[in-house]
Amino acid sequence: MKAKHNNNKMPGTEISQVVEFLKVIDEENRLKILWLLRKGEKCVCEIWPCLELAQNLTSHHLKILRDFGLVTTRQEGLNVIYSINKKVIKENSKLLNKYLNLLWRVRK
Amino acid sequence: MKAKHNNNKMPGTEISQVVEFLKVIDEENRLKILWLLRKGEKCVCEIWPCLELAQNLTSHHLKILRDFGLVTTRQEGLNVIYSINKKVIKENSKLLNKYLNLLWRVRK
DNA sequence: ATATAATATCAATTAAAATTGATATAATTA
DNA sequence: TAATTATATCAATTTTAATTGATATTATAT
Repeated sequence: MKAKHNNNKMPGTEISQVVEFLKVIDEENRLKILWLLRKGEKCVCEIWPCLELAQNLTSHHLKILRDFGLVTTRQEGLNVIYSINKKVIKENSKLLNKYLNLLWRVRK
Repeated sequence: MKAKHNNNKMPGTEISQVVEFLKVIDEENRLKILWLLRKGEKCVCEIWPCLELAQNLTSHHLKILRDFGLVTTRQEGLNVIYSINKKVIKENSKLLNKYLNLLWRVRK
């Protein structure tokens, strides 16, 4: 039988990483933006009317997502087009999920 | 072949639920508390020295966790003993994970 | 070169959450 | 009953994040 490796350590560094990610996604509008982008790229002018959010405020939230790497951008003429960065979302989601699973799956 | 049911809807209500959960767990000390409790119950007097957090502040964070149902308490003499509520953690984690998975697993 | 449209930035304000210090409550013991 | 211990609450302060309104930047078209 294969030895399980020790999943019980969750060193400070990893908790901090999880928290950083949580702080980026814990805002309803930012979650909605990610949700909007899940099927494909969208330019800002499509995003903000969808959210019923001011243009500049949408820019602000987009910046937070972008700074963390959850979305990427490219310019197309006047428009800036945002895409979801699945790799980064996947990595961080997996780390978060690993952590949460350890909370409820652990045997006494 | 079994028909997949439609997982692409993430109505507002569910997003709100996810956000509520995120807002509870997006704080480093609260995550650490959950981590401390994962192996079994602990009284407050064991928790706060572990976190190097003031007693009253620890109480404050415990209250937030408790109000959301992530932890439960029982009194034993002078001590109040906190336990993790695996059921609630599990349910909310699953909802969150479902949402995050849809972000990066979705095909264009 | 000027005007326009899309997006980003900035300073100021507001709102929400964390922290602190002091005090209250509740259970226990002397 | 009075003193002690563990925990919780409360008001005040500080910190952090969201929002607003105004303006700057950048790309394009006239």
